[in-house]
Amino acid sequence: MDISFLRKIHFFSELNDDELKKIFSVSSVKNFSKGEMIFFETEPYIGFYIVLEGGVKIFKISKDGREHILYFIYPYNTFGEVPMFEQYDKVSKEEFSYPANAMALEDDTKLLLIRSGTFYNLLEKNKSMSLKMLSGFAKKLRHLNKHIESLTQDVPRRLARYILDEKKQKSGEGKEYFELRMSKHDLASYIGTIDETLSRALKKIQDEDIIEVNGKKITVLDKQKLAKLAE
Amino acid sequence: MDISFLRKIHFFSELNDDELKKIFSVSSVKNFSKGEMIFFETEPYIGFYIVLEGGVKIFKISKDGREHILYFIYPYNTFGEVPMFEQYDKVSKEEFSYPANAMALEDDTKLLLIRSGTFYNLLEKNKSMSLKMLSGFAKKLRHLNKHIESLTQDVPRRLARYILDEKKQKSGEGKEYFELRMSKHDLASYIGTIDETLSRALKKIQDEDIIEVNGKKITVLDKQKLAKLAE
DNA sequence: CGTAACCTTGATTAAGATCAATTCTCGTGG
DNA sequence: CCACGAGAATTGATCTTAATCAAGGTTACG
Repeated sequence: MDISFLRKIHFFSELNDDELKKIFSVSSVKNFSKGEMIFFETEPYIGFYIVLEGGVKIFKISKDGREHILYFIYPYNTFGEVPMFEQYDKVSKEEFSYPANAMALEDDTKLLLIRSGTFYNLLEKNKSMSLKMLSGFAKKLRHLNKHIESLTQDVPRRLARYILDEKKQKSGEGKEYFELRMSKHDLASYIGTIDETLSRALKKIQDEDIIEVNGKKITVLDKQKLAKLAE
Repeated sequence: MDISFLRKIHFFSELNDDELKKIFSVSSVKNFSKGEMIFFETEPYIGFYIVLEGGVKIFKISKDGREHILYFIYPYNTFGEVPMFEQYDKVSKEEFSYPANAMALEDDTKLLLIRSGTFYNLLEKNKSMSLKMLSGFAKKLRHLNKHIESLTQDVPRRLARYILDEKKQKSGEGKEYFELRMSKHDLASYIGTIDETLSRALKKIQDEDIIEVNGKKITVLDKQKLAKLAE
């Protein structure tokens, strides 16, 4: 079996075939269907996941039952790594748990589970791997910083930022439009608002001929104006 | 000179005397007065800082001139490490810059500057250090996650959370009160609101006999109620 | 083609930002 | 030691944004 796809995962990129085989042999591939829970907050920690296909949302539920999405994770990215490293320097072997909930966004979402124990050994042996992980964490930190900054802006601005970011990521594919990878409900939750407000915000910037919305398809008509709106 | 205080810095804790000396010899101690800028966003990256005395705020300025505080940093904690690791796996040697602004909060704020070049060598040699750094990043990530979650709550709730967190950190000192380490303006900016709203929120929970405010001194009168307010 | 999930629209309400004064605090110089 | 003045904090009145409540409309899929 060809497992070289594992090299698409950032911090495995420099491992040799034997090391990849070893990782693959101790990790497990799991399939999830749309809406299926991968783990719950407070559930005991067993390891972190890598998305191979599909998508995942990471979210919290506040006591009044509201959902707040922290991240969307797509292929070759990881989630649930934080407790693994918090654990590392703890003297006491207290139980660690997942800090948030994770749910599959699509049918046939395929994940690789890397169990904590097996991963520590790898880290010990591959100096480059911890640097790669550091770089991954740095990216997440930068992303969260942006997100926090964004949450103090008003909704149309937050939305404009999101669209610009998505557009940037999908650019180079020669397309003038992109498809939302999640439901509008999930997008609303991610930008920190509710369905109705998102709907109105989308309508507003559509009425100003800045974007065109067609179901999940969003076409940017005027990038200048959009950038100005996002500031 | 005794430089064993460096071991209070989390990821230096397991280094031996020689290694500490080496770090100290290549890093520089800098003093800042209240309000003085340490670096500006977009300024070229030279390395990261460790707070030895005093305090620092990390913030962004939005185009309308509003300030948004992302973190407060106090002794033995680091800031500005993110670009160092983003750089690490970049092939092109493009210029890196600080992702936000940093300002000293107090007079005689003392910082240790660790330049990127010198630090890479250390990382190469000390496997344990990158694990420690990973653990530090993990803590920051968890902190930011909480902060994001918090920003979708209303102001009294955000404030209650902040006070509980501060109280927790200062507990064990036998005190029933604690002192705000920053101006109310900075606190307002940190919890994502403005001075007036913070003032009213403080008054509100004071009127409910949950806390007592006296300048920068905050006494928690009813921890139960406060926790309930924070959820 | 029917039903549930998803999305949009309208009317109303509530939270917090804005604008405009005061009041408080504290360091400095007379 | 007191008076002044600047920055910090508070208070009140008003306005804006977005959440809430309540229907409808659309879409996808069995």
